[in-house]
Amino acid sequence: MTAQQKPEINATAASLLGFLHDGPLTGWDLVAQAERTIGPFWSLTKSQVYRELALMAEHGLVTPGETGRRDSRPYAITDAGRAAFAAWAARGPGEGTIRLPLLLFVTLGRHLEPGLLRTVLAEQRIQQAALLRDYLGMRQMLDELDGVDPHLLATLDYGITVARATVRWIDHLPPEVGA
Amino acid sequence: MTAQQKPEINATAASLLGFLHDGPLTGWDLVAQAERTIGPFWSLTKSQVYRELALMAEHGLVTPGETGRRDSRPYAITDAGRAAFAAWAARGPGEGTIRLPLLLFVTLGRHLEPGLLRTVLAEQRIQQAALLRDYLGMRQMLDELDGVDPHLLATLDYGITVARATVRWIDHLPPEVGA
DNA sequence: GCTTTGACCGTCCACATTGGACGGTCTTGA
DNA sequence: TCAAGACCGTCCAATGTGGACGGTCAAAGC
Repeated sequence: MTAQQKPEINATAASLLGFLHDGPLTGWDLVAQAERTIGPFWSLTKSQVYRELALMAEHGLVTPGETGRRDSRPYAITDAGRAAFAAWAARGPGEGTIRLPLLLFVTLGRHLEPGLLRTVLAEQRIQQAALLRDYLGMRQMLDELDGVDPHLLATLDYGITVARATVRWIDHLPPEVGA
Repeated sequence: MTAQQKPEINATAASLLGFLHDGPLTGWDLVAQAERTIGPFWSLTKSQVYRELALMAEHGLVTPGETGRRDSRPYAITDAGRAAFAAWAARGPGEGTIRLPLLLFVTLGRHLEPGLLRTVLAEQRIQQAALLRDYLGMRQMLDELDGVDPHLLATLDYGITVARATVRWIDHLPPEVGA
């Protein structure tokens, strides 16, 4: 028996396999699903999704179904796919990636035209507060529903926590920097 | 007079120009500088830095100095570079990018082997708490120094705020998800 | 009935970003 | 004197982003 190749899938592929556990989805659906559930904390772009789906199909981790309306092609997870997902999960989540131009602005504040940083921070405060309101509204709505996966609520709560922390951070900035 | 090309630099190039406002630096120095000042919130990798430096040199935004020890080549910002930086800053910070495998884990918790998510969260709690302690220690140290740029403290405070929020978030997770 | 709008669905490409392998130079201390 | 390790840069494969492009279908308005 030949040694079975374990393709060592990447996190993007793994996330797709994760979503496919609930049933076949098209690439388009997967993007939408990710957007709805983890939104800002795990971006999936079309290009990436279709590329990984094609690759995974080659490796037998997913199988394309029949083409439906508008060329839509649903992919279903296979047993090999489930195994690959479990293997990925067992390796644990790796380091994340964060790139916040806002923080870059703050750090380089010394070299910005006077007042610019102040303006930017004020705008950000508004944005973050609006985001927080959105999250809170969503939370309210989901609370009134039954059978909502607590994992989704936990993710949403992370968004709430961080948005709130960000607003507070801006509010407590010393006068030389912020207000 | 020919229309002067405004190269429309990207955020990575802009951050390099920002750091160069304080004087010439080598690519290596720039990576270290970014690591020290914005650390986790604005990653700069060697490949990216050397590539952008070469490009910016072509466009006259920076000028290489004389090669020193170990092939080190310091770059100095030019007037055109300062102008390009100011133009970038005037456009404001764009959207950030965040990709947190931990949140992916939480979101997909339903499909993980029982107990795995719990383990992962416990590990993360330890990590984040350690990170928080590091930040707090740094903050302490900087507070005892004179003439520390308040912008750097503000960035550090963001780290503290978020780390603290993350720890609290883990602590308040419902039993089905976390503890 | 006809058309227009816009949601749906995928392909493709240029560019940005990451991580690490590789090769070399100089300093320090065992 | 030599080994380890910090310093410095090049290069490449893999990954990720954003948007242009082209097509299909359903619904709403005329």
